Amino acid sequence: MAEKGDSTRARILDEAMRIASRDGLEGLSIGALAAALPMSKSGLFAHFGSKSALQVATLEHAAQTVRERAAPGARLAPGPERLRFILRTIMAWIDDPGLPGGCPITGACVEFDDREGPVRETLLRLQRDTQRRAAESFAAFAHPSQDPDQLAFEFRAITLAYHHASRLLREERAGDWARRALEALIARAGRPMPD
Amino acid sequence: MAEKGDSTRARILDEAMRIASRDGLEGLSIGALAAALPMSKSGLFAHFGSKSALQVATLEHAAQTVRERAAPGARLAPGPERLRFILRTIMAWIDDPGLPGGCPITGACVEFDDREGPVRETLLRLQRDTQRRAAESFAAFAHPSQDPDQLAFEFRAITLAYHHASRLLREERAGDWARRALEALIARAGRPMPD
DNA sequence: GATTAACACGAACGATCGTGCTAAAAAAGC
DNA sequence: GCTTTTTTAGCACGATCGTTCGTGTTAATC
Repeated sequence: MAEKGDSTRARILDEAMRIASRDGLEGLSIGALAAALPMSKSGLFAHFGSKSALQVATLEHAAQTVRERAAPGARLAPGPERLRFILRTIMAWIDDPGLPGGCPITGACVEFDDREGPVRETLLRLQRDTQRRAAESFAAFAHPSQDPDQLAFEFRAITLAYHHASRLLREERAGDWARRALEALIARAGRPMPD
Repeated sequence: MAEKGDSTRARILDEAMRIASRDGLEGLSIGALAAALPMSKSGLFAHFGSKSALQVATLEHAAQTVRERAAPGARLAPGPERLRFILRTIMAWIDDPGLPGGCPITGACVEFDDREGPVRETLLRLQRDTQRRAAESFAAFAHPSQDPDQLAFEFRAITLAYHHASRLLREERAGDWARRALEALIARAGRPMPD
C-alpha cells in the first residue's frame, strides 16, 4: 500500500501551494520546491511525472483546502447567511499568512485564462462549481425576476476586488468595502429587477 | 538625436505587451521577445538594461495605450455617462484580439501583488490613479451619504469580474452582467446610504 | 571626408529550467 | 528474515534564462 508516499505528497503540495501563491503556478519550479522541503529534485519529480501534473495537483489541493474551510457553511441553509459566511471564509483565505501571495487559484485564473491545457480545464471546473454554488444561494431567496447568475457574477466580483484591494493596494478599508458591497447585493436580490 | 531608437523601442513594447498579456510579465522573456520581433537578444536588451526595467516599461506602455483609448471620455462630464464609457472602453480593451491573454496590467496585479520592487510600485501608482478617477465620477452625482471610494471599489470589482468571466470562463453573458451591474451601482449611488 | 555617437549584432557566461536514467535506501508483505 | 515493491537520491541531458562584452554598421556632427 502506498502509505509513506501519500504523506510526503501532501507535504509537497502544502509547500507548492505556498510558493504558487507568491510566484504563480508557472513560477513554481521543481528545483525551488525541492530545495524548500528539503528533498531531491528527482525524488520529488517522481511523485508527479510532469510539471503540469504538479500544477494541477497543487490547484486541486488548494481547492480542497478552501473547501474544507468553507464546509461549516453547508449547515446553513442557502441564503444570505450562507453568502456572508462564504465571503468571510474567502476573505480569511485570501489574507491567510500561510499564503504569502494570496489565493493561488485566483492567481492561476489570470495566469492561465488563455493557455489551453489541463491546468485551464481544472480551473474551469473549479470556478464553474463555486459559481454554481453562489447562484444557488441567491436563488433561494432572490426575487423571481432576478437572475441568479447575474448575482453570482457580482458576488465573484466582490471577492476579486477584495483580493485586489487587500493584497496589491494593502487597503485597510477593503474588508468594509467588501462587506458593504455584499449587503447591497443581498438587498437588491430581494427586490424586483428594474427595467 | 534619438530617432531610430524610439521607434524600435515602441515596436518592442507593442510586442512585449502582447506576450505579457498571454504569459505574464515574468513569463515575458527577452529571448522570446527578440525572436518574435525579430531582433537580437542583446540588441533588444540594450534598450532597457534589465528585465525589470523592461517590465516597468511594458506596464507604462500598456497604461498609456489604454489611457489613449479612454481619452474621449474626458469630454464627458464626470458622472454616469462617463462611467459607462469607461466600462465600455475597458471591456473592449480586455477583449482586444491584439491582446491574446487579456489586460496585461490586470495580469500583473495578481502576479506582483506581493513581490516588492519597481514593478509593484508602478502598479500601485497606476491602479491608485484609475481608482481616484472612478471615485471622482461617482462623487459628481452620488448622494452625499455615499462613499465614493466604496463605489469605486465596486466599479473595479465589475471590471475584474468581467475579465474573469470573459477570458477564463468565455461566458457570452459577461458583457450583459457587467453592464447590468454598473447600472445597479449607478442607481444605488444616487440613493442615500441605508442605516 | 574624418570623427563621433547611437544602435544592433553574435558569442559566450553561469545558472536554472523540466525531464530522463540508474541505483540505493526504505517500507511493506510474507 | 527474506523478497518485493515503493520511494528517494545522484547524475546528466539539452534548452533557455538574464546578462555581459566586444565588434561591426549606420547616422549625425564637425
